[in-house]
Amino acid sequence: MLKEKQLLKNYLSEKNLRGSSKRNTILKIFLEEEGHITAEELYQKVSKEDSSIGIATVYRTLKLFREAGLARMSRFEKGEAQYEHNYLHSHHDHLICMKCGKIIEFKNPDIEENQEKIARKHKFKITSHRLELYGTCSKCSSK
Amino acid sequence: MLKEKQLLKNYLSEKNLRGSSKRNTILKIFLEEEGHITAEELYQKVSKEDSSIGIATVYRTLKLFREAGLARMSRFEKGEAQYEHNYLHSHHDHLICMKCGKIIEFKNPDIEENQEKIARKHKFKITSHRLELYGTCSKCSSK
DNA sequence: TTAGTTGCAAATCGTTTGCATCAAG
DNA sequence: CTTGATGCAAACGATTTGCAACTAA
Repeated sequence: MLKEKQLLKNYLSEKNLRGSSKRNTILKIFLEEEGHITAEELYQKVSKEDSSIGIATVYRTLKLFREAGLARMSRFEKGEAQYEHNYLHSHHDHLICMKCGKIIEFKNPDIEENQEKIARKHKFKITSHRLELYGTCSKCSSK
Repeated sequence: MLKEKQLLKNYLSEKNLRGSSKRNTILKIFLEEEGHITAEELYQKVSKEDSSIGIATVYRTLKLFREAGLARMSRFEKGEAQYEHNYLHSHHDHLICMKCGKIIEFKNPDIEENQEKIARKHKFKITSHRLELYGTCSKCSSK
């Protein structure tokens, strides 16, 4: 079974919650997503598969996914939250083009190491982080 | 004249906008703030000095400050935006305690250098960035 | 005198919630 | 059966906006 399905199942039984076909549909479509998706966008895609699913359920389900540890939420400059999962897709940071909105993902172990150093210095225990670099991508800067 | 006042003045004349005593009041109180402040919090403080200033003006003025380059906006996990200025207080990153909400600021040139490296690799032109480390501070982890 | 500025309230946008109904176990 | 899951619409909190009155230049 997919690790994410297992995570969800575990969380549900731990909290004495129930599974449902709607949750399965939302999970399936969420995992198909490569990058970031907003609740609204996910709702649109989910609707095509099962039009009886309301947006409130999408929000409630994304919250559940986060609690179960299979989704992460971030907010960039804009107001709405963006969600992403870890399936085939572990932690990374973001380069964000302010002109076209393109998001490039990257990893950098050197930066992570420096973060640890800083945390030690401030006696801080890091559980997560986010690093976002804003600017213009190659396409947009050549225009 | 304070650099920030100059920045604002320049921006106003460049865009053919006007100054006003309300804008001056808001700027003065905003610059007295050491760290981050929300629009609502700023509005509360501003009201004490001039109760005729409405919250819409605070929002409009913060937007103006950002455009003029003297304020920055971020959103942490929560929904509302936080504003900060550069007066006595240039760029830095944040350590955020998830338990008590404490925010510690830090700088790290090594990380900045690595960011440049990443940008070059992706042919990206960085204009700004944000790095936030989430976790628990020393006080909260010893509780 | 001519725009830009402002307060107020209404509108908006993303998100959450109360409630009655439905369905999983 | 019992209790959690869900749709719907109303409620919400942060932010924006239309409009008429106000004010800087």
